[in-house]
Amino acid sequence: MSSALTRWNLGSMLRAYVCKENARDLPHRKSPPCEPHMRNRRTSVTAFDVARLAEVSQSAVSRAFTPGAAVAESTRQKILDAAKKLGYRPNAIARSLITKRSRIIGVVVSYFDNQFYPLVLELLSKELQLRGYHLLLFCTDSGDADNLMLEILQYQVDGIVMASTTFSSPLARSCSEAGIPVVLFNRTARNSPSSTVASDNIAGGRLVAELLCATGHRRMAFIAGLEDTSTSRDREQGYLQGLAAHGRSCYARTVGNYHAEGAAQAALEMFSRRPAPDAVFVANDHMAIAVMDTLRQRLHLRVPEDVSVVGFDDVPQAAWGSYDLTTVRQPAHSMIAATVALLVRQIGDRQAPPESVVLPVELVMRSTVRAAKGARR
Amino acid sequence: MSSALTRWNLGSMLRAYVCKENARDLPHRKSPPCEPHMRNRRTSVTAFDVARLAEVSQSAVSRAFTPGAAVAESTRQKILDAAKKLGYRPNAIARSLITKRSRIIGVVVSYFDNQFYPLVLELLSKELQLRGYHLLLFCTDSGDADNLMLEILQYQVDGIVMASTTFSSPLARSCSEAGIPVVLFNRTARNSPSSTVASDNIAGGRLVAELLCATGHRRMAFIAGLEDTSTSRDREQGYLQGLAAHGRSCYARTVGNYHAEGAAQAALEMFSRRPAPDAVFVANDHMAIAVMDTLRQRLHLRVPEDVSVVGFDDVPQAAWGSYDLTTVRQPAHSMIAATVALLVRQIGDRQAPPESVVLPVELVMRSTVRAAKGARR
DNA sequence: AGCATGAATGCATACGTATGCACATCATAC
DNA sequence: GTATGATGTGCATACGTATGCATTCATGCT
Repeated sequence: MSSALTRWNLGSMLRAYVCKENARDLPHRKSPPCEPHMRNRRTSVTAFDVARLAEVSQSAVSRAFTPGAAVAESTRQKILDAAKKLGYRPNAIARSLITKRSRIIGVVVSYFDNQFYPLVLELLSKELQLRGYHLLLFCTDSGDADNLMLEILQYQVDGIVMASTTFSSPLARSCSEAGIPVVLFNRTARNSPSSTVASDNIAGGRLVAELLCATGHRRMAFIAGLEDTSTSRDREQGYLQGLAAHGRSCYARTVGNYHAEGAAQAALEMFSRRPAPDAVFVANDHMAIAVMDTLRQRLHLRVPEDVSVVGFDDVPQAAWGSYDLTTVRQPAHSMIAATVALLVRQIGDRQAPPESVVLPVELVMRSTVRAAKGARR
Repeated sequence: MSSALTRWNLGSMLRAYVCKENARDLPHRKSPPCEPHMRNRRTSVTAFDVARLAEVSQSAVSRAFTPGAAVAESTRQKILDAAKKLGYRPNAIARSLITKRSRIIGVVVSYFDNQFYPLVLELLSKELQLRGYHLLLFCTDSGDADNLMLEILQYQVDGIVMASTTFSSPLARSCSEAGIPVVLFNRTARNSPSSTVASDNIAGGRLVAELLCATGHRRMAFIAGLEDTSTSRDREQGYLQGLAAHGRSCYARTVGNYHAEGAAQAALEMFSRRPAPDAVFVANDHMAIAVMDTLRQRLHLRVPEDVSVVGFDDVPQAAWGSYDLTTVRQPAHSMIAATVALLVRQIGDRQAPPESVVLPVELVMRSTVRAAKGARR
């Protein structure tokens, strides 16, 4: 009989353990399989229970479930068998308390209307899962931002991804100061203590300008997203640069605030001007789609014959038959991969400096930009 | 001087506390504000630190942060001040360990292509947050289902929402057996030990049948989702019932498996038959949109002049100008409210029996069903 | 005055796991 | 045969909080 087992019969151990084990033994013995009141008993099988059955110590059980720990293969098997028999799974909460690693990543998003975010969330979830992390989700329409952050921090998350359009910077700073790695997703920020991951929005804007110039458009407009987001600003900046490089300037500009209704309104406003633009670059696909609907149905314009439309993101809907939107593709997969890689690195080494990753974009040619006229080019 | 404070000077306390406090004191005293290596020190301010500053015991601190606990308002303020000064926030992990309540709800979804799920997730997140719960997200394309469930259980979630089209039932059962409340979202299941929340899919199907009959359609078809989901089956069943009530039967049936490509294929297949259907009910909006695009662009049919289309869900895109899809609205808000209410009740009282909630649907008339011909009706 | 009552508070312990340390065992090399 | 690791194991403790219990004190009532 191993010393581990005798321990349960001796009287010389810590009182704590005695109490626990006694308390647990009684219901076990008394009530057979499944009386109704048993459901109240939060059925947690602990490492001690497994240890007793496998005739080893609790430490051994812990080690059997810790990859790379020192356990003989034979005992490991004995323990795993016992664990399976009892339906034991290590308690991640208790583990976190001691290791100070929760393996939870807090993710903040603001809205899902823009399909880019569900897409990102799905990829992020899978990527994190692959790396053994889990995703605690927070949705917010700004407002309670500070409060929210405190809630996140209470859960001792190992890291945070901010994929929210609003706030970000000030809050991100307070997190970084709390010593928790933060990645700002899909935005850039000067002097931020957090890492950022974004696509090359400026280059994307420039690509659009070049496309529109090359296809002989004359009155090129822009519909902005939220004015205080880096995405909208950068896309616009690149667009203006690109136009300037061809000796052109932006013919008209309105603001859609990254919302469908705002975009529809912005389109109406923009196209009340005469002569109307013959091309419009919209700061994201979500708005571009609303713009197309407005152009066609409210203004009875044809796309691309009367007006060309270009979006940004390449969300799934951009490829839908009714839109077939020419757009700039953000490399969602790479962006997520970079985000997780950054997080993991900073979690492993808190000295690691924040980093800003910018990933290349790609023009996706569909059918909302009219071909170059014979006359020009 | 309170006895709480003297405690730190006396030598008669548990060694554990002494060690902890000593270990923590040293770096505090030695290094001023912000040397780089300090970032390594996982800056967790504990209840003991606050207690010392406020000159009370750790218990008092705990109570100050526990609503409804017995603390004098004066000491509570003293503690909250000290806590703010130190930037203290209770450690939710440690709290969970002792209360056996993590206030975390595990949520399983399979895919976000169908915009109904992002929508649901957003509502669910907000509703849970309102009730003081948090959302641990798991995305899965079936496959690793069992493994996934084990991961969820490790985190001692207080409850689980399954909004995944695949698996569900068998896994849900194993959870219920583990004593954790489970709500199956958007599906029904006979003899399930879990609660379910769904809309009245059968009534919805019937409504569609009645609409199509009333508007004088003759060849009414159905495109199914995934064959093994209750949603698709129930919608079909209601539809058939409704048709039968008007002495009609289903003219054609294909399967789209709830995917856009599957739906497009199903439409092509269905409309190769002559005479072609003059109305098609598609098991959800996501597919209905793909069907509309296929009808219009591949088959050059007009909607609704040549063929009427009806969907199910009323996702945001159904209202987009290019589709303006007539559909059956699922009451997402009520469904979420019911889901959370069920969970909370079962968490509070584990004796509470599982319950099945079915919520009423509503026909949303838009423009993809042609009006009744003068001849009929 | 005397006693019962209730409110605040501190003490001790429990939650379930990981891990440093000491120890035991066993194989290898001398 | 002892010395030297290498390996496996158990013991004790720590993580940060919540809570039953005992204690103290102030208050109210008779």
